[in-house]
Amino acid sequence: MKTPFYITTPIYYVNAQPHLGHAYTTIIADVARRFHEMCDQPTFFLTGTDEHGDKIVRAARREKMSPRAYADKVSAQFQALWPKLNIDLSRFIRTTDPGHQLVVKQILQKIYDSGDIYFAEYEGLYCFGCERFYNERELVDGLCPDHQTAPELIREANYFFRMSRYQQWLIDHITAHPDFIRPERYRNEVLAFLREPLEDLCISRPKSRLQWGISLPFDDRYVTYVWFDALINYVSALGYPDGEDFATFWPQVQHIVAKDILKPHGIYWPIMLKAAGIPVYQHLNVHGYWNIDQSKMSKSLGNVVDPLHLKDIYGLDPFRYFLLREMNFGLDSSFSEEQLVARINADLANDLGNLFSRVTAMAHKYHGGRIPAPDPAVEADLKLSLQAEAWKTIEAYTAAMHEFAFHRAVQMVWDFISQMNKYIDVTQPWVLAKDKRARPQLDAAIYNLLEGLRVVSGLIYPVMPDTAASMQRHLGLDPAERFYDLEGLKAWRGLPPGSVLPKTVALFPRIDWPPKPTATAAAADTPLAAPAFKPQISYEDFSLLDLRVATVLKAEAVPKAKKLLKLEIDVGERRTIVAGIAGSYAPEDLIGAQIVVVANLKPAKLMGVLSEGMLLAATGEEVTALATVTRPMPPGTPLR
RNA sequence: GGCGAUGUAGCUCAGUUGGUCAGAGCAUGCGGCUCAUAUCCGCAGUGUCCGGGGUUCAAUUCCCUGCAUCGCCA
Repeated sequence: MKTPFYITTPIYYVNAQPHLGHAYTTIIADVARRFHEMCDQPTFFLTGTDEHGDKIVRAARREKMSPRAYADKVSAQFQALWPKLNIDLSRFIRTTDPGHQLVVKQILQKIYDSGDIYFAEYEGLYCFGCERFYNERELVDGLCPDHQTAPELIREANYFFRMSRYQQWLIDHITAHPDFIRPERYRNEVLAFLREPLEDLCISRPKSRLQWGISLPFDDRYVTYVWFDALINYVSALGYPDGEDFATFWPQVQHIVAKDILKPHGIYWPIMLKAAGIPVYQHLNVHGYWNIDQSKMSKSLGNVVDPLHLKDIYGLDPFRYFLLREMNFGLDSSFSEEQLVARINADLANDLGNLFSRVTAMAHKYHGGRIPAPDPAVEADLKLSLQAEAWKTIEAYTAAMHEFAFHRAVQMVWDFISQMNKYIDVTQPWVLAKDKRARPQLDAAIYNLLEGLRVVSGLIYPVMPDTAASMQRHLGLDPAERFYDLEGLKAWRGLPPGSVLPKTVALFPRIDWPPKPTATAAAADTPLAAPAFKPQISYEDFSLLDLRVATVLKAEAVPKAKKLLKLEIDVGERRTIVAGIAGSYAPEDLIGAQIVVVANLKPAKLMGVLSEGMLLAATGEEVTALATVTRPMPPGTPLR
């Protein structure tokens, strides 16, 4: 059996909804898994959710839910997303799974027994509002920055993991295995960090402060905190210590993380494994961040532009292609709709899609829709074979994929696509088709192009599985036949001459950019009914508005008017304004409220009452909500 | 505040150990083809390789420093 391949994403913390970053990490894991499937290796692909901790307790409280119910809700959102991104998981783990909790306890006990966990007391400045310790630098004038209260000096005892004992071992391991952490920049970062003495890691919280966690097996008064709970999912998911999957897939494991959690995965986790007597992982693959360029996103989806929604507009495969092609693995990249469309048009529609279209169209036109049989002698004499180029492409692609250099792997495929476009230009099949004596040349040219497309269809499978299958069908093959198998792709002349090609298709339609308003509104198919955005204005335009905080002094209904209230306000001076908010606010509820008004709007009479300004409010279908400020401000304070 | 990373053509970025390394794609301009989703092919540019020092016969590439951006930690 070939070497197994086990790939993980971090388990995502359920204090936030899934976003582009989560999607990217999980998509590249899916791509890596599919690639190793091409290599005929057994694969296991794990992702999941991290659900314990005080942040979850607080988020749950805000939504008036139990931590469990809250975690269930957000975890379900993650689980629901992956199939929509064509992500093919082996297992979705949750840190609240009983099996996981058991393994966490087993490993904690094992390390405790071997003496690498100890109990210690310390004191620090604690804010009861935030439920956390602060150090003096974080305080503002000695006060908690959130609560403006003085933190209290309290003593607390906790359990600590003796990481320092393994510092030198880790340095040696990283030095001996140069690609243990990759790309290299992150390896260097970890080594730089390890030049300083490693502090022991606090791994518990007393239950007086936090109950939403896994109890320590050796002290029931505590729960374990963050890293022992979270990182252990990578082994618990396989059924450590005796599970069959653990025996098969560990330690053939590669982790994928974003750069923000380099330290826990590059330092804590290998040391935890070492201390627990478990072999360490093969590679830690670290990627960068997506910076979202709001200015280059169309506003067709309303005011919130969620990159994940773009897959519904432009298609999942193009979306996956863009993420893989655009980000240089390890570095930050920028994301915008404009760039996405540019990639789709240039790479997918013009290069690949048009190549596929022109080749299959010629096969129909010149060969009646049947795959021609090339004469090997003619092929060799006139150097018409694309086999060498295909072979080089597969080699370079494979090497890049093994290194997690996805952008380079994809580029290799597109280099080959470009070679095929040139090949058509040079061989000029439309000229050959006019000359009966050139028939063998034409057969060889079209066959080689079709065969090249077969290779391309296999190579794009990890990134664009649906498109790959579609190309296969249109080459007259059955996608169910593991067409992406790497050995099969290397074997030239995989297409049987004489077989029938289905009607040709346009794989990727070109996209108009910027979008035509009517077209996008229909395509967006979005429940958000926010009105279209107004044209851009300059800051100077904006500064013409005189927006002020005002306090409501008196409020009463305007006689005979259903919606109008007459307000006496203080905007630094006393004024009267009229507002159409009677449907949503009772006059008595507004007394003392702070609102935002346009103070330099030309006065107007409404139902006979002079209004000297206008208040700001969000006007919905049913209700209206007043704009206000989040803390009391003196009346007349300008807004900008 | 400490540690680290990044800063190269209008845009997005390649540049493995210092000496044809000043590049690619997109965008722009011009030319060619017609099989193809007005697609493809060819040609043409533009750059204080972030600023300032230093090492060297020679630095985008090494060292120091400043600025900007990002991440981690505090």
